[in-house]
Amino acid sequence: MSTQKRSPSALGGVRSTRAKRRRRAAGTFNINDIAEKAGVAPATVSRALNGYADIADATRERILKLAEEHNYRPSARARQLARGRVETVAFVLPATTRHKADPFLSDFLDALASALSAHDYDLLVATVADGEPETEVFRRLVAARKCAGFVLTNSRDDDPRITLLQEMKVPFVVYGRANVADDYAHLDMDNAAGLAGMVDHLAALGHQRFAYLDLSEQATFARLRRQGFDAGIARNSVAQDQVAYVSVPHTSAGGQTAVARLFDGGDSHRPTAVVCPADVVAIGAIQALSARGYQVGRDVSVTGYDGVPLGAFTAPPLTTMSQPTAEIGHRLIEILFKVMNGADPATFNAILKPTLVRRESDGSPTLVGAARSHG
Amino acid sequence: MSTQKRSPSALGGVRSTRAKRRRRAAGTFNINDIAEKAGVAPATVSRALNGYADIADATRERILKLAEEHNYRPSARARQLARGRVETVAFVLPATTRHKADPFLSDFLDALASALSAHDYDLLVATVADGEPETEVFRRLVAARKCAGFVLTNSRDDDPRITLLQEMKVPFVVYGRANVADDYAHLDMDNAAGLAGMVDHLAALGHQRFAYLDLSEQATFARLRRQGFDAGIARNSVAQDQVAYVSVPHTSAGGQTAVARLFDGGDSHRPTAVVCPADVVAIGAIQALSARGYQVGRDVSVTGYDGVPLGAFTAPPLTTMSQPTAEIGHRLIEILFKVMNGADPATFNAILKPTLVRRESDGSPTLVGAARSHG
DNA sequence: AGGGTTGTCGAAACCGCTTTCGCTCAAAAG
DNA sequence: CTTTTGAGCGAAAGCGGTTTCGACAACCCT
Repeated sequence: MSTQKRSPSALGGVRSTRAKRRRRAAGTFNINDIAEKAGVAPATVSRALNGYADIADATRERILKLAEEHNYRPSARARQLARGRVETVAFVLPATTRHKADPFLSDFLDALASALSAHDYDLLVATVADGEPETEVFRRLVAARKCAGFVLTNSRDDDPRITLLQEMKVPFVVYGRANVADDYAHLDMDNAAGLAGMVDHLAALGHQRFAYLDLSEQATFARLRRQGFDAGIARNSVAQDQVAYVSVPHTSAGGQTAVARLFDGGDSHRPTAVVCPADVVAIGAIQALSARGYQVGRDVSVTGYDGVPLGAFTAPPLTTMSQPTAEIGHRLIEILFKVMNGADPATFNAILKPTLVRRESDGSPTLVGAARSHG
Repeated sequence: MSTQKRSPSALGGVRSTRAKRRRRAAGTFNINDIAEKAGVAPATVSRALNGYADIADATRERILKLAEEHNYRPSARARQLARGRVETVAFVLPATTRHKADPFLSDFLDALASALSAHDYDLLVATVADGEPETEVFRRLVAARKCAGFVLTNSRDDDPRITLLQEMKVPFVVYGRANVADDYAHLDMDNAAGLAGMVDHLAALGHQRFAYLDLSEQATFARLRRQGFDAGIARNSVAQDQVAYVSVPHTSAGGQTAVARLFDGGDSHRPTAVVCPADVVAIGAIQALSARGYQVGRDVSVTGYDGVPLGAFTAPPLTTMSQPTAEIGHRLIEILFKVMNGADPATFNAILKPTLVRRESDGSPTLVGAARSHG
């Protein structure tokens, strides 16, 4: 029933006369061609190209020149097969961010790919098919030996990908922390410090009434940012009843509805600073506030987190915490290589501090009450 | 001088007693293991897994079950080597967009990867190293037989990548058109129709005084958009002296400086519609206009092009032409497969029409002159 | 019963490369 | 002048698969 191909013997009497010939790739040279032209054995070409010492200088140069002339490079597939290695690292586009137009991805992938290519490794990008469990992709890639390691982002609490990869004993490195034990290699931004720092900044400006647009997302970073915010509130001695929390989805619309909830009710206790744990949310908040006649940065302060490029071009430009995307990518790969070389993953847990990018969406709250320019 | 490795014989008298043993990957199964467990020859396993008809149903099922149990899949590298194929397509991150935070990339790559995986192909993402000529990357990838084809974006007039790939006879498909002869497979948005359509839209709203922020970029799409704009102006019988052209870089800052040039001079002949051939530029323009007290969408109309996600969250939200990123990705791959299977590249030249996404940055110009709400 | 089919499978060659091992021969040593 | 040595290279065995081809039963038909 499931038989699809017939062995050629059943295809009729096409008995070709040319006996042994096999297919050979057309335009490209292989090691035998080079060897023949150089008048040496293939093994010699291989060793010459790989820098073995037992090749006479004259021979080596002849071979190198020939390879150069014909733009010859050993087939990556054949080489890796022979060496029993797989010089590829995979990045599976997180299913959760699908159709979310991640503006960091381009820089991030650029960084991953360039860091990898410094080691002569390649970057494989895969996706999760609709309806397929995310872990299946990892299973497939590993079983077909398509990669030697993985880079993960968007780690969640109790991330099944982490469990699976540990169980399969495949090297990987995570950007961000999941909630499980710290026994895997990871690199993270100090989300908590970032948000606490933002509160410091706003408190120094004089703010005493805050709103925090808590991400309803089930992600570790969301929890940590919230914790950082709380810590900032505490260490700046802001009264607890001066802080409003609104839970929002991780979208611009989230920022807008939060503003509606916070500012459309009674006038009392409106926050002077709206702290958003994500730029997209902040952008929505700014828009909703502007629409209500507030001049953001003067009447109300709004801050973001992430440093998305377009934050520089909102009106007003967004004050935020930014993360060095390219550096993160490079460091992840460095860590991954150490793990692939046998280092204990649990020893890698670097934390990078984000930096405050002050633009114009924040300011001193002294003018509050002078709001509503028109509308 | 360049000798780095010594052949082990020179390493001293470590003469190991275990004679023939070679390295074998540790945890994973190979076809021989499965064959052994099934009590058949490796060739039988291979044919069973590949759906050949000359395998007894009982045998096939036994093998399939075993493979399933051990999560066995043939090594992609070995298989492709044996078959003489390379089931990988490469996408080289365009050096020109580096650090530009392309928000479309995530959806685009997602589409490419998922379309490819439907054919059991992989997506390889590479970058151009600093200072390296872009074509070198393609040369390398081809020479090392790391991919069977390429997807190109950001095509430029007289694109050297296209010339090179044609010359090397490597299949590829281009998103966008370059200026050279149409003898390669490509897919493009109808940039001209898009901009002409935008002019139609604005003219229908009543606009008669236009500004066009022409992209100073040397890209084909920039030229085509300009042409489309001109065509729209002509077919809507707008007087030529009612149209101002400003050449700007493809950035938000470009939009801002253009507005300064257009609106900071004498009051006469200010445009009622500012047509931008890119959303980023439009966003800069909106910001500059807002800063000058104009209410965009009422006092002045601003339109973009591209459909960047954040355009929905500017203040006001941006009216633009949007392109179906995911569909583009899928169709590119379909075309590429046809080309890889021998179809004539020149026969592929599909054009997709963009669709108008009307938001709030445009409107009827009736209120012009009532501008400057404050400032 | 004998010869021709079929249906199943295994042996072997090969894909393009790496690496071990041992051979050869000239130079150095005795 | 022999022996040792070591530099330089080739033969061959793999890596993990695929595919051709032929072998060998078991079946079918006179």
